[in-house]
Amino acid sequence: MAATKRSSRQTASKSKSGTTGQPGNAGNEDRFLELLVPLMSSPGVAKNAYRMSIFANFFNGPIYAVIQKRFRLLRDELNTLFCLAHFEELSPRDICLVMGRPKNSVSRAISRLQERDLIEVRDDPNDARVDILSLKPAGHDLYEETRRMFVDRETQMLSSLTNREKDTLDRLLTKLMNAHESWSDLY
Amino acid sequence: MAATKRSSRQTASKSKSGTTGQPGNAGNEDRFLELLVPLMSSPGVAKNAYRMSIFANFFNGPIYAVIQKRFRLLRDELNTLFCLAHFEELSPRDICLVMGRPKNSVSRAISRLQERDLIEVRDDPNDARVDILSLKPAGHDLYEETRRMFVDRETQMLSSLTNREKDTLDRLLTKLMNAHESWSDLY
DNA sequence: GGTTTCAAGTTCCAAATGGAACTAATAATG
DNA sequence: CATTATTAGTTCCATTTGGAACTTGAAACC
Repeated sequence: MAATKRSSRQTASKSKSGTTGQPGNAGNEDRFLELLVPLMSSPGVAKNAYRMSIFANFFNGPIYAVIQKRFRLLRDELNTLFCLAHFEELSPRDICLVMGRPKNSVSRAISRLQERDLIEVRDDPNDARVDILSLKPAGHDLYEETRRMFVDRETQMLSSLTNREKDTLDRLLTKLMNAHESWSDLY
Repeated sequence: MAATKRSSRQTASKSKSGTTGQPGNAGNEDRFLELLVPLMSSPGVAKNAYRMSIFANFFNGPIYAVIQKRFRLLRDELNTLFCLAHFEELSPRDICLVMGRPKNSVSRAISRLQERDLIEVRDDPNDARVDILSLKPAGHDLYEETRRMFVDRETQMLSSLTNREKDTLDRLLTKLMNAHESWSDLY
């Protein structure tokens, strides 16, 4: 069992020590696949869901970190701006629903956005329990600044796929989302 | 603009009030797509990455909640058990690398697993900085108990796809993971 | 071999997070 | 129409989280 580890470690350190001629963190990169491939080939593993999660982690994580530092916007604040940028008006609940986030987190995000005058909150005349949210111009501008980062990162992360494959992925995801009845409950 | 909201809200509440004959949260379900489809049809949106994130949220979120309550295991503790269940020995860094998680979070997870006697930690004889982690039998048992939950939820969430489509998804994800060089940096 | 650089893990601490209980308002029921 | 159940959103607070600084050990460089 020590042998298992030994050999894999040496593979990684060999490439790191320069054999491949690559700069930077080539060792990391080799190691990543060296670990992931066996993990995802094991029977009894939810490999598709796991890899989508890993993709999502690496997609969102670094962008959230940058946006948080540069614009002082947290995850749910960004989610909220995003939703509002595409609908004239939404309720907090709508945002929970579509993003799969807890309502207290969304509530807090809304307060902060409102404080910063990025969104407007008013009452639904038909139901006094419901808030109607809409973006203010400053919110639109801020969203537009962040939007590009996500698009660019997606382009980068999907760049290994052909256009045809991207379309296929799109189609599969559409199908999955259309069948959300069985999994999209608020939790 | 009030009209936009009005009509969509009414669609949701109509189905909720019984026209569809569905039980439970049929209103939510209609509303989910009603919101998501336009969001993902807008130009300039990272729709594939977003939908994978949404999928991952709804995949992981509810399971983490249950596992945290039932087994007192946090996200990174579970990640760590999962990795160790498939390799005899790994370092903390390996786990950070493959899961895309910060090293202090993984470090904390390891301490807690060790306290609970679920894993063993010893020194790498070749490098005193490095820890070598391995699962103890209790850790294996606990992992096995949680594994099934993930597999079941994946089965459920992918049930709308045909076997052929699942294979296609597998192939696309494999391709994406193989091209991780451009996005899997530790952050 | 002394000095500098880098890497693995840990600790510290301020901040984010989310479950649960709560308030207020509407809908359902008899 | 009074009572009960349900829903939207907020508040409370204990817990989780992760950036940054730190410690220790190993390479790299001269």
